[in-house]
Amino acid sequence: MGIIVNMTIAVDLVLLTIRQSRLQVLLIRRGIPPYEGQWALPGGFVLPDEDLEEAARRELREETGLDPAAGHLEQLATYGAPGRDPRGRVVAVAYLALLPDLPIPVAGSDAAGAAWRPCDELTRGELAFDHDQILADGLERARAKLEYTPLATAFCPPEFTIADLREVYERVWRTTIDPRNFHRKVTGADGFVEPVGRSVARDRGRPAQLFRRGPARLLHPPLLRPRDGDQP
Amino acid sequence: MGIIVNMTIAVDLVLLTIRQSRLQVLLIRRGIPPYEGQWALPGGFVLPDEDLEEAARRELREETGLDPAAGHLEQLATYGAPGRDPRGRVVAVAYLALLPDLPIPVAGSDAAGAAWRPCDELTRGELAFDHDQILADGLERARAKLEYTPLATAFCPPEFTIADLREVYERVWRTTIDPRNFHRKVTGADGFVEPVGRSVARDRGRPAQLFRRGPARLLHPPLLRPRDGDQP
DNA sequence: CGGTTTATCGTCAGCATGACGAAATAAGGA
DNA sequence: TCCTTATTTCGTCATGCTGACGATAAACCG
Repeated sequence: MGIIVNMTIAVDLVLLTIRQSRLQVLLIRRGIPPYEGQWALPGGFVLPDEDLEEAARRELREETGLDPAAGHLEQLATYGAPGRDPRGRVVAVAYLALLPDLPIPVAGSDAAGAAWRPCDELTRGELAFDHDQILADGLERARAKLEYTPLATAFCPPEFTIADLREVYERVWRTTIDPRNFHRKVTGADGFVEPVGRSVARDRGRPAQLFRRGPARLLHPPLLRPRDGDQP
Repeated sequence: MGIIVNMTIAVDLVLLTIRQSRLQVLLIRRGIPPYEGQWALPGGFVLPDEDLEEAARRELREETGLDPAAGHLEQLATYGAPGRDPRGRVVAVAYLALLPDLPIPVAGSDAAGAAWRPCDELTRGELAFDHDQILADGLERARAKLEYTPLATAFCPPEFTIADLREVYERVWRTTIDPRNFHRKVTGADGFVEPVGRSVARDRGRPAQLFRRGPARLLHPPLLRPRDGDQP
């Protein structure tokens, strides 16, 4: 009953963005053992007087040079299986960030290298530690949150078109969405997006209206992703 | 960069059940400082070779004598603000459990006393540590999960009536639900409940069919709780 | 200018929802 | 026994949301 054990606390980050029309995750190549040379999620240890989210924001800045205010950051889950880190008992609090595709000075300080990798190109077992599982949990969280929150706008710059937003949904959900129905639902949902008033011309086609994110924190009604197979 | 700090890891439990037609949470009265004499969520420290969920299940057994298999247990969130525990840096991984109203031998081993308390009778600031916030987060998680998962059945015994299930929704959501529409939705949702084939007579009224939980893990379509006020 | 591409608006049938009527089936009391 | 009450369960109906898809608008390219 009186046993009190000290463990090491780390934060690991699942940083997602849409780049080149694909959902990508920021990975670093480990420069030191264990798992030297393998890809891993960025992360680091929590400082003595640091809150957990504060540590996550600091790591985000250190790894990407990006202000977390630009996107969205939330706690994902905590992983503490006894054998998950060969160096000892390390409990990792994972955070999930959804970021716009900004020119990020990706240059890991203590990492051999950092790179955006398309999520669907990663094979199971490719990541260090239990980071495969953490990434899978982060992806599922992101897919679910796009249904009933307006967080898809976190992937977009401050001003965006409905087509930009639709691409976010299509890439994260790995589906195609009817542009007309999507336009109707997004502009009809209270507080999801607000028209800026200006338009912007793209490569081809009719120019699109610009929008910014609205004040809503919950989508009503939600945008439900298509479910294919159901219960067995 | 090389600073590695050891911290203490605890699990805290938000144990919810429906008793006497009210949503109640299991609390313990602290027998030792800090917060001596105040109510707190049950919890304890993680053992050296123990997984986090394993620790949560062990604490659940120790505090309630209940087999966690009867209900539902899931990780809620992790709380690690530097000042949250006056004894030092303690990071708490909170778990949420939804339990049926069983005759529980509530007798905390190391606690001065344990009791089920109606959630709506607790005033802010009544709980020790940051347990007010943890409880609030647990309640919100439970309310949200009832919408799009069949987890309401975790509050029920293995065989239950549609009215039993409806009371779960009404107590957790603090609303009233039309019995006819609820019956239609629940029996219409794929894999939510399965008829047992028998009926049971209650105090008054027509006897009700018995059901058991179905194989579905997600509700389609979801049961959306009524939203009153929207965006400010 | 016609062809292509994309944005935006409409239409329509189908499904889910909320509000509510009504029948079925029990217990309890006059 | 018969009536009242309570509760379950089935139906009805108007409304709103959804998916499928037609049609128009507004840019570009040659």
